[in-house]
Amino acid sequence: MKRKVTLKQIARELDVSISTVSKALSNSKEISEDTTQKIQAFAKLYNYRPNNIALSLKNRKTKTIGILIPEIVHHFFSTVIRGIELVANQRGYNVIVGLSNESFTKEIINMEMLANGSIDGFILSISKETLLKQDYHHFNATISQGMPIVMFDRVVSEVDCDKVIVDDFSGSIKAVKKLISTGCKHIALITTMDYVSVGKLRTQGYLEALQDSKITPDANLILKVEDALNVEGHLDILENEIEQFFKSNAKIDGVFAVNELYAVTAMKVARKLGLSIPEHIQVIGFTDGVLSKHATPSLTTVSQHGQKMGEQAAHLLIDRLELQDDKNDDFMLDEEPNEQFKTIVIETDLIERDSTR
Amino acid sequence: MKRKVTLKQIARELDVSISTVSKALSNSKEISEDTTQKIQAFAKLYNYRPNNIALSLKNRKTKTIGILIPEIVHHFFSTVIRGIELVANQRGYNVIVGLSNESFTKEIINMEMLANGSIDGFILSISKETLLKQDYHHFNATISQGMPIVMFDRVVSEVDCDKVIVDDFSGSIKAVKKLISTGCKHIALITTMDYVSVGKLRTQGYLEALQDSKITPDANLILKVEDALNVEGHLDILENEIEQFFKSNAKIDGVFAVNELYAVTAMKVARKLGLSIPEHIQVIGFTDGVLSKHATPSLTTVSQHGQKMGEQAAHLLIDRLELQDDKNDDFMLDEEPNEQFKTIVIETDLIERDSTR
DNA sequence: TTGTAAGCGTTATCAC
DNA sequence: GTGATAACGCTTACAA
Repeated sequence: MKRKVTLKQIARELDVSISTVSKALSNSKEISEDTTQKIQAFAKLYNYRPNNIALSLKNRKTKTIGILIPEIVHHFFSTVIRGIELVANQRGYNVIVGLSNESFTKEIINMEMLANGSIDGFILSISKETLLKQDYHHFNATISQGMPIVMFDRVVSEVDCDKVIVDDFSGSIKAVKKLISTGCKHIALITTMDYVSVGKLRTQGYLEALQDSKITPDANLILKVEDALNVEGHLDILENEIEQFFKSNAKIDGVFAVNELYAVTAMKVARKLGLSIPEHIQVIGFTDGVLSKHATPSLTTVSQHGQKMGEQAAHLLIDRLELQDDKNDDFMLDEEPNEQFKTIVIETDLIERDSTR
Repeated sequence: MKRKVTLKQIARELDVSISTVSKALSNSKEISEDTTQKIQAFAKLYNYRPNNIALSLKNRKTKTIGILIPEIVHHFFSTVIRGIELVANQRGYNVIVGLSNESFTKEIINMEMLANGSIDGFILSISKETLLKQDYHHFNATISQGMPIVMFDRVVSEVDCDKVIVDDFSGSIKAVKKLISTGCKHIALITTMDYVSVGKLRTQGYLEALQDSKITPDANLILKVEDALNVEGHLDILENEIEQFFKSNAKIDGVFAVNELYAVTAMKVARKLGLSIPEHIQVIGFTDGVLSKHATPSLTTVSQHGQKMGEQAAHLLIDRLELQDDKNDDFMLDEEPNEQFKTIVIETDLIERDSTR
């Protein structure tokens, strides 16, 4: 087992100074052709690679991005990570992942763990508990320490930073209008509680689309599901809730669900009740994941383009990081005049499959 | 924007030496009650946190684990990550993620990027291309540099390290025996090409189960799919292949597929051909993911317990890392006598749902 | 009880 | 051309 070789060792071995080695390896023209050759050969032979940690300490930057998401076993989030990782690597960055598991406390712990030098900036999506508490001090604290944050999907206006969001509002409008145009008269909405920002926006889109088409929204046609994904048997609960909902609203002929799972479950329940899709009921979901593609019938969905969101978020963050560098090279005003934070909106697409006509 | 405060700054501010501050903060009894109080109060006020990078450099360990997987948008792998992250955090470690995207080159690049000081050890699953090339020098090189590796799921005997695998062989036996016991006479196998180790093992399990029950395997009943997941339209190709397969083997009354996707697709094709499940054909898949749970009918599967695999892998790696520490404290033999590498086998469970009788 | 100094692996500045 | 030195932030013998 040969330990990693360092400049020091090379220097000792070749009987030159550490700085000579360092310079030779970076092809400095200060060093003679001869020694450079010798040193580079030796370094290659022993497979020398500069130690990242030492570089990070020296440069006060780690070239790594911290990702903090509520959950990883989730098609959308893993898609976003893929996007982030892709451009991060392209631009010479690594990616370190923390999971909040939808918990406020774990979110804070994770942020503190990473903010102490391990990373240069965050890309994150807020946990549900945090959204519910509406306590965002940890984000603002991190930012005011000079660590940039880019938020995606679950964002919040109380924090001033770059953001990447999906156009939930108009995505929902597209979906509902599709249902209307194919003849649905009584369109139900299956959504989450309001504190999840995206749920709220998708609900608003639903309402807007109805009103646009002169259809009066009916509160009975809206089912707000209290999601408790971690609870054992939540699936059965969801199924029962939707079944009751369908039974007490026999006229429903279209369903717009704010996520895949709700949509697929709605189809399952409908089938159980002897209603066929798309003949009796048409269904559209939000989020284009594995379920949508492979459900029976395959599900028409609003695609969120998670990978693209991740890519954009990574570019946003890295751009800001490298911009910071430039500023430090020049003179550094203590008062930042007016920081311009961007919000990128990713357009959604309606992917038509077999659950609609 | 207040920059992160360092020991140096505290020292200057309080007019003591850096080491006094360091000791006071670690509650060393060398320092007087008084100064300790003063320093701790100040540190708290300015929210001092030691810089991870500096610590890493000093301790020559980063307390972070590198995960290297072929793909993240994949239920099984994200489940494993969740397990790793869980115990890593419990034991004070962070997790950095690299994606090989099933590519040999990206696997190597990623390993080199991380092995230069950024992490203390790897947990990884081998990319398909690497498996195909059978070139494992990068793993062995990393290990011989003193960086431990734990492999999971896609492992290989050519590399000497800790491993966590699923009992593919007996999992498959369970599945096929279930089919036999519920009356299937002509059980088909849908599998991958042999170079993917798990595909091979699952195939062997299938054969074993048949022979155990005195059924002569029929080569015509085995479909080896060349997976090209990245190719546009691979789904249609898969569907066609399976359709042809079914058409030319009309007597098939049971299907064992080595993954979810193949199983679900088989069900889809069967339905298309007017065969009902489980009446005409029973289906069992491997890997218990989202698809299995929500398919119609819901799919009977062999559960891989990805999260558990992740947890075990993390324990294995961290145990070894901390064991290394102890050895360094004592005297250090250059010749490790006979390193004992463990292979943990995770048992599978057959989860019975509606695609079998 | 407190401070000095070395060291972790690098790079950059400045002398020689 | 080459080398000594300081610095990044921290811990820890060892002095004082």
